[in-house]
Amino acid sequence: MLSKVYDPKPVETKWADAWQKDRLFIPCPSPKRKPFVVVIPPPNITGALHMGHALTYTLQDVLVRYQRMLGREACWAPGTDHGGIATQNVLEKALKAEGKTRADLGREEFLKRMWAWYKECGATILNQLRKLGCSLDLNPDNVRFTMDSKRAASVYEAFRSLWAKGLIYRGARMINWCSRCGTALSDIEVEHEDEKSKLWHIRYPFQDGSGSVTVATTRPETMLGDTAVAVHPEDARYKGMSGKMLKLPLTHRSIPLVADEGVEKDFGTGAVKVTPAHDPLDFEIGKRHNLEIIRVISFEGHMTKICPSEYAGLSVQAARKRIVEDLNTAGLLVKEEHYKHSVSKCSRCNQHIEPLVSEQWFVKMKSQAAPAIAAAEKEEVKFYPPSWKKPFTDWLNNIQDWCISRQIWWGHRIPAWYCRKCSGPGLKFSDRGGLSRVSFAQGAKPVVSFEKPPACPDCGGTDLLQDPDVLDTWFSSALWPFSIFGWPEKTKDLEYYYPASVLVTGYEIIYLWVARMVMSGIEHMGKPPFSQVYLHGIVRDRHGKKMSKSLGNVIDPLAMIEKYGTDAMRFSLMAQTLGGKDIPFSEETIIGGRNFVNKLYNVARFIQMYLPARPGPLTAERPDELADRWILERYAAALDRSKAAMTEYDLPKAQDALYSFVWDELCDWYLELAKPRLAGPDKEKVMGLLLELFTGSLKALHPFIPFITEELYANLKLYLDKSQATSHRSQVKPDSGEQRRAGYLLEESWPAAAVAASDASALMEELMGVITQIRTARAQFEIPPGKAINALAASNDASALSRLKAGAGYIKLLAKVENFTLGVGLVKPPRSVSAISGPFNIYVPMDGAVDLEKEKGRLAKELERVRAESAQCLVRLNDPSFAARAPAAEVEKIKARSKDSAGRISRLTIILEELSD
RNA sequence: GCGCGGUUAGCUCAGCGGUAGAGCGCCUCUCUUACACAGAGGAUGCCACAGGUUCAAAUCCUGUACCGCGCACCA
Repeated sequence: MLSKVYDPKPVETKWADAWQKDRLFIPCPSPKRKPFVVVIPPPNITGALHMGHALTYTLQDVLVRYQRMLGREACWAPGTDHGGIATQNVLEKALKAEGKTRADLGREEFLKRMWAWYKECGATILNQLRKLGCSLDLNPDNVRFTMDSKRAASVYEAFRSLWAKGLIYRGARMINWCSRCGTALSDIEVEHEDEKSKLWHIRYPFQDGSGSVTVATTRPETMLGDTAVAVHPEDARYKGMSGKMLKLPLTHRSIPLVADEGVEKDFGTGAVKVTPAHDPLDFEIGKRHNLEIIRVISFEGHMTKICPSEYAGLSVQAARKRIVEDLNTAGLLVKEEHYKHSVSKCSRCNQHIEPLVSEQWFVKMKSQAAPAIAAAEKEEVKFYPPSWKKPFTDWLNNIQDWCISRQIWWGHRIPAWYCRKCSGPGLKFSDRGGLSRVSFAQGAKPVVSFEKPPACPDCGGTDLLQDPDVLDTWFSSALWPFSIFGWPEKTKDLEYYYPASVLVTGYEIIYLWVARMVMSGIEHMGKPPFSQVYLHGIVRDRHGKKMSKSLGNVIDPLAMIEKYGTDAMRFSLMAQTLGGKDIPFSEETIIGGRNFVNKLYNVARFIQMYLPARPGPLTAERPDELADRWILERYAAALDRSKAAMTEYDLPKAQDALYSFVWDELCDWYLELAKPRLAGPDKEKVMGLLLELFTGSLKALHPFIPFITEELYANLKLYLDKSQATSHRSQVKPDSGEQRRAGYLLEESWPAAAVAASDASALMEELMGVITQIRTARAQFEIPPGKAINALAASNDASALSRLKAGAGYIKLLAKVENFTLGVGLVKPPRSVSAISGPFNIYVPMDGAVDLEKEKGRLAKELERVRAESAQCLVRLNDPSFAARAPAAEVEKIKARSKDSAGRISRLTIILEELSD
């Protein structure tokens, strides 16, 4: 006998290995079948998978397995992402622990270590995906990496093509600089956070001694780089002053007062200091007024040498403190106010971002955004939930050029080369404090080439240097939907599988990734990379807080798998991914999943008890009792509901329909009714139906909980008629010589059941109501479940009574009734408990005396309930406008309910009166 | 500042126009040979607030409050 409790671990390991070994997930293009393609969001190789990965990959696996069972050629190609800054930070952290920096190692050695890390971490991640049950073929020949040679070719081609079209350029612009990561960032990699700070009011005196102008700033240290003070041209307070010179405090420079529309009259003093090198707005003002750009903050986050010597070299924080003190001493600090404002932080390391002017590579986005917006508007790319369409198009409508160069080492190096000779002495690479920057002579033009060009096309010089920067990691991610199929090579896969069916990912990367894929798909492939985008939420802790190490609320999916099994975790994740909302997750929700998996295991155990020793198909003849007809109807309904929910990406609903069918109907009712029949003449027919329904449920549940279903099916399928096992692929995919196990559940068809409507449900529900009433009476008077009782049912409705008579067997069985008497006008026996169900009065005689007060209380409460119901009906029926305006069916329904409750009231009243006598 | 969500049982959430639901937790009874990771039964809700639309509102509309989350160059 098998253990009573299911142990998932050996089972899950066994099947995960078998699926991989038999290479069941390797897609094979076939003109006969429509592909179903899911583009995997490649996990960054930054470490182990977290709960968010578990969610997104489970979701995708459910869709892929489901579509595979519907007969589509499912393609879900695995891969990992090099993850740029995030991954480089992992290694830098490790180096720091060794007391080293990346500069100590040098670029070449550092990259060697990064590749070693990729090998280790990449393998770990793939193994974790296998444990998650993902139906990905993880054989090395099928796994992609954003930095492998094929993807490098894709990246180069995309760069070359954009460059050739003039969509890539290099120039000095205001960018976001993270001095901790040592690199520029794009706008979306910057997060904004409210921070308490101060607003300092500083007086700038006029050079001619005619008073002063007071400016307000949150960043006093940048004043050393001020090259103007700006006011609004129509600000009366500063009328006629524009063009006058001001003395810049703490320096020996003087700067002009300029008038600019960009200044907000009503803010602060109406005068703003202008630091073109360190503020985006100031940069714009500077351009309009041709102001000098003085960079006073270095890439390392220190005050530069241009600053007066007492400040040069100080950190930004130290300089701020010192400057405020000095201004105060000089009597130029007018006031200090408490102030809350939003500051920019690096999304990778949470350090303050320094806006500064720097030469970087950019992609022009406006022209690429336009067709992407159109695709969303026309729903060629459709969002689930649809509410994401607006944020998507809004962002694209306001898109800025994309800064794609990063001053790190890990990534695709920018394929641009510079001729030393042509560029002149201005071309030089510098390496300061671990940062590589390059500066160029005016007009130096790079040559775009994947490999080092043999000679400079202009002067024939052979001393060419490659740009030291690498591309933003999202540059390669943006190409993923087609680079995974080998683009720019025109492969068969690319032709068959592009565009994908659906992209599933978290909403937090809708701009970072989704929008860019849509744009580059249209740009390079001529059409959007997928037609549907399913955006899910973020896994949070049970109270909705983001999981973070510092809060200590992180749940490790691998630990949960270890403890409860993958199926249990998948089940509980899928139960909660509704409507793209964030998912509150806690360990206890997994227990629900585990319990269900255990339930299935025990149903199988039950069935196996009655299975003949020698495997072989059971009879296909169906039993035809009420319960049989009823359960078939319920089964068909559950499959329908589940299927309908799947097409709407409502996975919780799809899963729940099957869950409640199995637990609440198949187990709680049908199985119990089947028990005695399994010892009778109907045995084989009942077993046949039970097996059909249960294996069908396993099939339908397989996408959600692949392991337990595969396991149980493997044991039961030997008893199934061959017509019930229908694989899509066995015939399309001939054995490649190797011995391959056949008959996997995952290759079966998703079940179908067509059942004609009948009265079975209504009849069954009537019986269930009576059974529940008797059970309730038993429970209220604490009759032990094992103890048999007698019961009587009385009614004036003869046809109802005959229905009940037909179902008496079920009542006796499920309510544990020994003698069940029924008839018209039966008299309530002394010392009995009463109940009402539909048209029936039910009496349950007790052994001893009945606690009259308890019984009266119980019935009085029921009476009160029915009276309320009746009153509610009457209110509506007495309202003439209800009859006039409500649909006829509704009026009929209420009339029937009213009549029914009136009858119950009188019957209850009589019973209560008799009790009081 | 603009935008988007949320507010329903102790907790986490479904329901989105016709008698308030699930899971977990709680209480009672049962270890009855599928399952105590179970079975049977039970308690628990002014469905955030205020107006409106409707024969009928948790459900639609309009406001308000509180809580989240995006986007945004007001120094």
